[in-house]
Amino acid sequence: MNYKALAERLLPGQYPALESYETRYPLRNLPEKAEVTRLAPSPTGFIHLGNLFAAIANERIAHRSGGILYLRIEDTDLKRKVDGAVEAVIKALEYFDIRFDEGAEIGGDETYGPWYQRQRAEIYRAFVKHLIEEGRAYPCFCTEEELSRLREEQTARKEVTGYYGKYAKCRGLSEEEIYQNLDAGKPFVIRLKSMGDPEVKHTFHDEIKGDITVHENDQDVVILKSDGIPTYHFAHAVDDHFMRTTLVIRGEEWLASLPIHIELFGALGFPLPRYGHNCSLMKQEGETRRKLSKRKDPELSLEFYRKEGYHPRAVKVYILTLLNSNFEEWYLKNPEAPLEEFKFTAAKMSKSGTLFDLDKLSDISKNELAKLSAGQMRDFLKTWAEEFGSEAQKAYFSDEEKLLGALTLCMGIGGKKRRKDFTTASQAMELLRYFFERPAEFEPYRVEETVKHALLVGFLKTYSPADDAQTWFAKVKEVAAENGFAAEMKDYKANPDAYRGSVADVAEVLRIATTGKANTPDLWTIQHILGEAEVRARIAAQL
RNA sequence: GGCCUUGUGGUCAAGCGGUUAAGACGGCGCCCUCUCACGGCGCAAUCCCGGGUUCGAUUCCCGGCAAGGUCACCA
Repeated sequence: MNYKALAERLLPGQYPALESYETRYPLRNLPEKAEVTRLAPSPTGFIHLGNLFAAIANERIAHRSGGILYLRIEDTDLKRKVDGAVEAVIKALEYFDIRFDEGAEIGGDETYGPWYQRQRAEIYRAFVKHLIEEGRAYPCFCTEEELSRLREEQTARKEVTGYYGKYAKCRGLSEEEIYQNLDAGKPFVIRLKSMGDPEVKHTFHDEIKGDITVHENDQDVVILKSDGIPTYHFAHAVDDHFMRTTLVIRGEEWLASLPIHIELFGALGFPLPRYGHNCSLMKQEGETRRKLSKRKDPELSLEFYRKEGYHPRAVKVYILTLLNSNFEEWYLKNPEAPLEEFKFTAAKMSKSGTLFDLDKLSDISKNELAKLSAGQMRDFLKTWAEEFGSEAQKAYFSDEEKLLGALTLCMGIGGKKRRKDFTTASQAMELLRYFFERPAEFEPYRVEETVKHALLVGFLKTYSPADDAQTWFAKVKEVAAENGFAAEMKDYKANPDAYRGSVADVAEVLRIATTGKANTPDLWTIQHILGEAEVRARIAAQL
């Protein structure tokens, strides 16, 4: 068969010499151990936690080694394209402090671009043509129906499905048959003529999983689709070679196609990059666990975390603890250190599927939020409120002094008793509510109406905004005693039957009356921030 | 179903021939306390199963089993 002529017929035209690509995309001039890694999403615009996983791993490995992280867009499938997706990806990752050195919409060094695969059609075709000329690729005219029938037959016979060996019908087409099909105008794809033997096993070193066994590929996979665009597999080989990727960190769903990629790199004469296949995030569902899915699990969307108001650092810390098993220990010892100082390694990445644990994330969030100063907290909340808060919440930020006071108090900022009972911006805003809005709902008073009335009246009678905390509390005790409550906790505990309750119960009544809530930080301080008029008004309203 | 990967408390996990089998989250209890919270102390809970190898296996080997992934002109 005249492969040269066939190649010309299939992909007519003059393509640059193959070697010219090697000079056009020269080896990168980087320090010896520098890694070049990439993120290669399809432009659906939806980035989820799984993407963030891979993104953080790739980013850490590249930047810790003094290398490059780039963004490539895998837009070979038109169905996946969504407008503005690339910008959305960049923005979402930026929120977590992940910055690309080069790539789509990034700017920087353009040497290795373009970064949209659709714009790289010429390179792919040049190499496909080359493979045809060498007899390593051939046209296939099988229709979708034929292919799915083949699959059904193979399944019925319990054979391995796919286009391979004796089932690779078009592989055996004669020169004459090929040209007949071509003359008839039949659409075709280009398939790799596989030389592998699936019986032959090799051990392959995966940077994350360690040594694994892979079988040789024998599938005549499609490398160029009928629209002239390559499949993922082929684009991966060409792009990662010419973009000079050194380490491919990707999800373990790709492990199964590793044999294909190994053969493709070999056929093209490219050295193989190193690979690390990371496990996926799972979710418990009944008895079993499954991969998190973007349709069913809102917590998979990065947008979920922004909207709830999780601090980006918290999400990042959580992912880092899942990603590198020794990170948590390091972080416990170095709570203030920049995350960049942690020695992230692919080898320490988890090998098995990890269950996503919202409780753990919450715990980390609490601790991260507890590290913020009052000013940082204000900025964080303000940014959140501007996008997701109610109008009333946005108004909290107009009275700077009161806000800082309320914040400092109800979060215990600066004190040794810092509160950690809120995990997100939206919860933090809730904590602030009674400072700025009169309570609309009241938790139930646990005393009789007449008792409540007496207590509130008693309090109002002695209340003076000039009192310091001790005086204030002494007065509360007096009111308690006057109404049959134990002024001292010890007395109450020693003889509970002698009293209606303790001073704690009295404090609760006052607390509910002024804030609507049974549980708040120090009541005296709250009243102090609210001011006399407001305190009196709120309590009077409860009489 | 074939192939690949993975199996240590409820979760994330350290350990990888001899350990009282770390730690964190969660749960429970106690202390502190005007409530909540914070903090402190403590408790319960784990080596998938069966065979080997070995003086000794969570650790090594074999075989099961289970879970996950994958078998497209999608990535």
